[in-house]
Amino acid sequence: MVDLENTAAELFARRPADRRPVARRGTARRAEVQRALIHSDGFVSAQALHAALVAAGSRVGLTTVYRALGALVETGRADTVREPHGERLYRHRPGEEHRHYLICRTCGRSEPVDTALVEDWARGLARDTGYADLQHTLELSGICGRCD
Amino acid sequence: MVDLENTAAELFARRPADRRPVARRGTARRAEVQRALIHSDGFVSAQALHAALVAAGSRVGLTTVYRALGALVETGRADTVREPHGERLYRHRPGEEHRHYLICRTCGRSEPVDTALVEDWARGLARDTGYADLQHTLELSGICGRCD
DNA sequence: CATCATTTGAAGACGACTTTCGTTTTCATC
DNA sequence: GATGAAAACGAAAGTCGTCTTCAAATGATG
Repeated sequence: MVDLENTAAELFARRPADRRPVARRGTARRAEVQRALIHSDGFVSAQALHAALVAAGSRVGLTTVYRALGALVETGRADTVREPHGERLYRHRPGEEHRHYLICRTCGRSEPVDTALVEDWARGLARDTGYADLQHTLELSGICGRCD
Repeated sequence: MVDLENTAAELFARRPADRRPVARRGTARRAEVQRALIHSDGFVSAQALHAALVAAGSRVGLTTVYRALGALVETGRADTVREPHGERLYRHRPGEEHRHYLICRTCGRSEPVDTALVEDWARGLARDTGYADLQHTLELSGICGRCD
């Protein structure tokens, strides 16, 4: 009745072709954004971070906050997750490893979770299914003990 | 330096307060959308589904596609995931259980994955951390054997 | 110091999704 | 079959997060 065979395939192919290089220079602005990210505990949105910076007297632009956060994610110094609403949240990553977090839906606090078991399981899955370059994102949320 | 303590908390609190009841009546439009969803294999976006329907001669509106898909998700007859870009993708769910899928990044094909082990692990995590009402989303993607 | 490349930020574009609101359809009840 | 209230419909407009554009500012390099 409806031809849908090709549509699904296209979904993962399209990318805005953003060829602009990122963060070649270490600048005061970027440092400022990174410091703010480190200072904030739990995941924050770009907008919230920007609002906080402005409220604290900075004159950084929202654009720059987006670019700085993007650069941090690209270089592995920040993690990002999607809030159910679709918004992206950022969090500074001290270490280098691939991590997952458990986020409190009430207070926003987050704590890293030991996902070794899941990682193993995913590796086994890649073997079993014959899928190559298997990536996964795992998002956990609940109501933490203090908020419950 | 920056006051961020409260911002994160707000992120999960805001909801548009959409109290409108969903899908009380079986209508031709909803059936049409559901049929299209069933017919398409792999995950599709609301927009792609709408485009396909229109291309096939239907005069269904995008609004209705969104509402119909929302209703299907709410009643458990469809699964939804977020594409990295932020778009929501839908897929018809034959059974009733909570499922996860492994999606091919090239062709969009998806296959259900047995996540019993992960489910158990998540339950254990809820116990260990003291978090209540623990929810999780797991998104798996790779390059399937046929595309590799 | 002159030149050239990169970064910045304001404004506006963009895209997915939702709301609004007047019209149409459904369906339980006559 | 006819009636009518509740629910669904869809076009248009609105919302909201994010990205792009471009002129101006800033920093590096000759």
